[in-house]
Amino acid sequence: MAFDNDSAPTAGPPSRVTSREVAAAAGVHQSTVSRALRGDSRISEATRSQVERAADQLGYVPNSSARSLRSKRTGIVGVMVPNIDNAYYPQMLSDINREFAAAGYSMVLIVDPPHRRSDVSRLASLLDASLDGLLILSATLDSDMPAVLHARGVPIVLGVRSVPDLDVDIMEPDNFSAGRAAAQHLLDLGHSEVAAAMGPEVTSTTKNRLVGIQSVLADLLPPERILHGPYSHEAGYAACNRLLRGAHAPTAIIAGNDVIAIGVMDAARQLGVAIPEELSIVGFDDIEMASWHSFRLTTVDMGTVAIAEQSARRLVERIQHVDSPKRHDLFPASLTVRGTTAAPRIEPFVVT
Amino acid sequence: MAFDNDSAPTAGPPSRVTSREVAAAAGVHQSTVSRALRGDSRISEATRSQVERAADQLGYVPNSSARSLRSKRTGIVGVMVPNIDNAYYPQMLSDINREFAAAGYSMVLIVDPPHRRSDVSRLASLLDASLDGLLILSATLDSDMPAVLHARGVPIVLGVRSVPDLDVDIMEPDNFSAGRAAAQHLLDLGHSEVAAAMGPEVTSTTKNRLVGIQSVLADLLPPERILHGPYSHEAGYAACNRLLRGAHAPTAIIAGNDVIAIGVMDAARQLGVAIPEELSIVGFDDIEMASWHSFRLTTVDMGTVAIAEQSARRLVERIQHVDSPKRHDLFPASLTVRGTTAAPRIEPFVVT
DNA sequence: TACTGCGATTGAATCGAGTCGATCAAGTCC
DNA sequence: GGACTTGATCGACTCGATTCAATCGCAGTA
Repeated sequence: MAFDNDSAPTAGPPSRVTSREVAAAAGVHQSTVSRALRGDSRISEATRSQVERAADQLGYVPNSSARSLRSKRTGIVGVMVPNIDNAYYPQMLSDINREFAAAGYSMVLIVDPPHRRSDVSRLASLLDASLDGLLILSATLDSDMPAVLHARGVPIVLGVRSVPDLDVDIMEPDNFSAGRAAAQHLLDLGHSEVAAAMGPEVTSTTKNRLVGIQSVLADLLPPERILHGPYSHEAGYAACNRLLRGAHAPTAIIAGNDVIAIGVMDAARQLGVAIPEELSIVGFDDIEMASWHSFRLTTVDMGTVAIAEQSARRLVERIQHVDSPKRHDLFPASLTVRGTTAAPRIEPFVVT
Repeated sequence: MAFDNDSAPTAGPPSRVTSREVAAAAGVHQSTVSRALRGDSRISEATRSQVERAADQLGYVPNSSARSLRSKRTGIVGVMVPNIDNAYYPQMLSDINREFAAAGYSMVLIVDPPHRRSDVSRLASLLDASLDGLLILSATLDSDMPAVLHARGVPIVLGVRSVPDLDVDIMEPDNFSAGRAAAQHLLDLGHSEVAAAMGPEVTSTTKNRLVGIQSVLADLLPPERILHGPYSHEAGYAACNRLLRGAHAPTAIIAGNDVIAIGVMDAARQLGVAIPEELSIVGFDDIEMASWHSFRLTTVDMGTVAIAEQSARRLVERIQHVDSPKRHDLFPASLTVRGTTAAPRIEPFVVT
């Protein structure tokens, strides 16, 4: 038949193939197809291979909506982040994505706008059973959404974040110790005029880092030299300008994270302030960029890679065992000294 | 009834509420609930409000799997990117996400591993009707996946990428003109020893930029001074080291994109080469970082923001009108001159 | 032969919302 | 007052895969 091309192998069938059609092709019942393809032990090897042959000859792919409706699992997890155009989250997302992909889950990105809080229309999309679980990396404390979702039975893991009185898994860095480490480093170098350009005040991350810092520096870091702002390059840039132009310019600035730190560095360079001779800078997170030669930033590694990977894995476990006891893990932080910190320059007139 | 707390308003119902239960509560039929909540004009205002009251009293949220099964739409789109830990894609994703969110779509991230090509197991997850459409930002030419998906009827938009002989929407930057612009800028400054540290050779982006560059520079850019590598900081760093240590050190380097350019810059600085006095550098994309004071990179703005926004919008349109004629849009590129380019230093012995 | 045991397969109900067609009540017209 | 339009709601079926319960067929046994 020269004109017989209705089974052309190149172009897949335009309309979707269902298990019923596969059944017809294989000469069995539709339910047998379902069982055969899912590896049910009751199906004989002979029919299984016959069904499989028919299935991939027709290019059969099980419809995920139908499957989800029946099985109550979608194979999709949500990952909630405050933003994605800064360097920090994309790097985490990369690791997280790898873990979820390996476990067979797809990942939907939920970027929460900082305004509007537990807005119902947004919640709806999280409550419609389309997500098997949710990994929350947002760091603001001012939302009751985790509680609402948790009450609805949505498996939740908090990464890089802590919410009191909520019975969910939490995997956070040891922000207190990290703050201490950064501060101690500056203290050891002999700094006595320190300032801080931190992240948003409502953040548990910021709070804990600050408590750690203050526990070491005490009076060396007076409240008026603690600035708050978003975790952005711009914020660091602005903060540095304010701090260096003030009456008592600090000899060291602790930045809320590496992105802020780089903003601080840029501002300092533009003002002609030598780093680290005239100004020491410490960041947090140790993002990739921090090690670039242009920055060589001294920073505190918060174990972010481990947190990313493990919180993703934990969510997968949590989905499978909803009721096992929740865990609260604290990841250790460690100082990485590079080129942006040094002893403060001794002013000429102080020397004999 | 002191112990009657089975309708506690704080804790939502643990098991999911269905439209049938809402119907029972409102004293109507399930189908009426469906119609009322979807705004069907045949339902009277009285019953509609009654149903709505019952619905949000019970905390009803329509099950998305059931809806998708029936309506054949999931409200989820896929966005395919080659990586996410470089700066370029996250920035695009941010804009893309905003557009999709505004249009009511959720976004799943598909990060394609550069190895394994049109691997069936991965395709399955794209063919199971769980995605309403796919936005492809991957730039490699060596995959037949777009064609396979397109044959299956999955709406596709290619952003930042071009595939010949495929009837889909394409929104790409004018790479040829961008290449010309970068090259012309260096030529105008008087450079005659130019090198290039480009992206992967198989990429349409790379190819077209290079053709544009060569159309201007011709012999001034000999083939042996054209290097290829991934779009990474590391690659730029390595390339620069190789180029500057070679016999004929170039006076200018064109980098495949800004991330590579920054790698080049870092290596040059480490070697003690002054920028732009001893080495000019041009990048592509004009990512945010390029304008930071530490870099002040001269680069070619590829209209990436516009591409991101418009390709997302286009996909939404395409999903709604599958058969309208496809469009191939070319976005203009424009040179942004900052601090990394200048006339080559005239060697002392050349001057009289 | 009749009957049990057991593996393999089929039937049919189900998940929850969407939708066509039928039904029913109220209002309109001659 | 009966035929007829209009508006509102209900019934039943559908989407496609999963799964419990029932059935079929064949080998083994008394």
